[in-house]
Amino acid sequence: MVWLRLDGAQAATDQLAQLYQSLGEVRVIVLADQPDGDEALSLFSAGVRGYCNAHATAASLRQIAGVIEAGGLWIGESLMKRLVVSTRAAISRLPVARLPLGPVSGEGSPMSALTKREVEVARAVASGASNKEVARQCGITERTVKAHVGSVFQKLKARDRLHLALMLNGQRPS
Amino acid sequence: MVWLRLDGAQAATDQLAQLYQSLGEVRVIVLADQPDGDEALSLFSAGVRGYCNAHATAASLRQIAGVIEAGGLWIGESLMKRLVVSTRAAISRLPVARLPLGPVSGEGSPMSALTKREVEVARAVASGASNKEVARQCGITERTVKAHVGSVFQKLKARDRLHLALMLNGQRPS
DNA sequence: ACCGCCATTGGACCAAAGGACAATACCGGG
DNA sequence: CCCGGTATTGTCCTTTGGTCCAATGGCGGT
Repeated sequence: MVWLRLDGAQAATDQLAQLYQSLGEVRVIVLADQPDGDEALSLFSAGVRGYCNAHATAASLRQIAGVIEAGGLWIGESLMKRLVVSTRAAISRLPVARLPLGPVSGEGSPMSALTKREVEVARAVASGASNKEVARQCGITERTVKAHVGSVFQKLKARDRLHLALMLNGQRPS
Repeated sequence: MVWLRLDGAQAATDQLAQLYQSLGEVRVIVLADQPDGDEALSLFSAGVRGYCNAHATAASLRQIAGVIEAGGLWIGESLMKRLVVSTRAAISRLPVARLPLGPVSGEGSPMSALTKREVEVARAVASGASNKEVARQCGITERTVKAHVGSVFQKLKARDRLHLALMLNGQRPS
């Protein structure tokens, strides 16, 4: 694991090339002050293994380090979306099987199934959109967005949009 | 990759044991409707490879699948914190070196360094705490929390607490 | 036809979040 | 000693976020 600081005056990719030359086999994770999709892309094609916000939590960094240690890449959610096209192939190559186990009796819980609209709204909110923005991109009133959001909160037992975001991103609010 | 539905009436661990018996070499990721740390722990000791919210984004799930494919575990931020004690050893075993590269000239950017207090507040906020809660757990006024939060927003160019959360968790808001 | 679920929207209302402008106090360095 | 950065708190005000009660229209199943 290497910690270094890029010289702002020189192209990052050049410095990386230089680094790879002098050190040979290294795995680089770039921590950016102001993450940018395009920068990330060029860095990845320059051989970088991970790219995330410079202010990420220690826990996040450990997690990232773990992933890269295991031979993976860490690209973050948004960039992930931009890369889906090129990676979908690799992902869909995974063998998938479905095993219904038991009569799906359990169910029990408080019926947490979200409707299509609710899922749509929930995802938007979880990615940082305001009610107004969600309203615009869904072509509905902000009032209606609130209705859906509220219903999502109930079903998922989230107390506010931030907790919802944490949940939908594979984490759990404290 | 296996998709199945646990029978609510039977202990999850029992069903897992059964599953492992019938399928042998499988990697299980549990998607919980209401994630719970203790449940997660018992599931992990039962051999589960991943544990996250059942409503996680498709992108998140792909990411998780990737990590597990690479031989890793996916435990999520909060549980991670609970496990730090037991995993710290493994993590600190990673070789670490520091290479100052260049005269740290760049710097340039708009001075993004957060103060200790700001980091403390930012982390709390990013984990889902309200201003009031942060105030309580820091022993300061809610007003002061707002001051710090505001300053963090400026330095990190986050437009609101949700975006801040997304940033601090290794992602990037859309 | 009636019922339940979904999507939609309205209005009112209250709490939380953020921004604007400003003040006080501590601390370390030139 | 004065200056700058940090920490703290204040008030005022605007914008968002969330909840409650209520209503309308569509759709599929009994």
